[in-house]
Amino acid sequence: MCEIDVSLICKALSDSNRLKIVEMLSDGKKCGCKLLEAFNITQPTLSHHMKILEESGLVNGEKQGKWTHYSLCCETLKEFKAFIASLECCKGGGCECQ
Amino acid sequence: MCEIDVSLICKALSDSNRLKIVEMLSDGKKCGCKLLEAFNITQPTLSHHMKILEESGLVNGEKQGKWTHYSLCCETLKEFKAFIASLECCKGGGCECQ
DNA sequence: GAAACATATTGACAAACATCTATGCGTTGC
DNA sequence: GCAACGCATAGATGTTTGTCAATATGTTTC
Repeated sequence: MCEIDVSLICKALSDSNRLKIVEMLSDGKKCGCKLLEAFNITQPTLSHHMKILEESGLVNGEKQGKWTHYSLCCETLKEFKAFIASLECCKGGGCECQ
Repeated sequence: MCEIDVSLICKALSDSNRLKIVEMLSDGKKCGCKLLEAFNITQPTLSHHMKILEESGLVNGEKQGKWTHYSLCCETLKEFKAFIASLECCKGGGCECQ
């Protein structure tokens, strides 16, 4: 089981650079240097962002020699998706959306 | 159309008080004073949080006499849900989830 | 082992943030 | 009209955050 912290995940996604990183990882596993190319930030800054993403549980980093390959964590993502999907707007009526 | 800013919405949800507010609103429209009862914060602090939630587009506030009734914005929520749901972890393989 | 490379850590700093107290403003009810 | 109520605004303050330069650590290759 995974015990996600939704507000911590949202905090991780609240920075536009980190959100873009997650979108890139959604397209497939990537190493740090590949990610770095896509941004106008220094390597330590990227490293800082990756740490925050990992601490939220949303991203996994696995070391392979020189490289670290980052990917989205299935378990966390699944539970996070479920939480967001569970939010409703129409409960209790007074809502124009069908 | 609604043009959501995902990172802004995530920032709004990155505070645990605001996340709880959204969960409460998911259960139905509520006025500010009702929300205030559920927290250990002052009224100006709640007002500050509601402003951030409204500015993210996730929450609508409608004034009715003395009260302001808050509810989740269907349009924004719908698009936000769609974005989160679109994230994938298994693309490109190397993933143990199913 | 030395050089090159990928990543992490440290320390610093300005900007943003969560919170409070004090106060203002519109609405309701006597 | 006046008091009570619901909410917003202003200003202050301590904390957190995003970023950088400098440096360290570990790996690969010659």
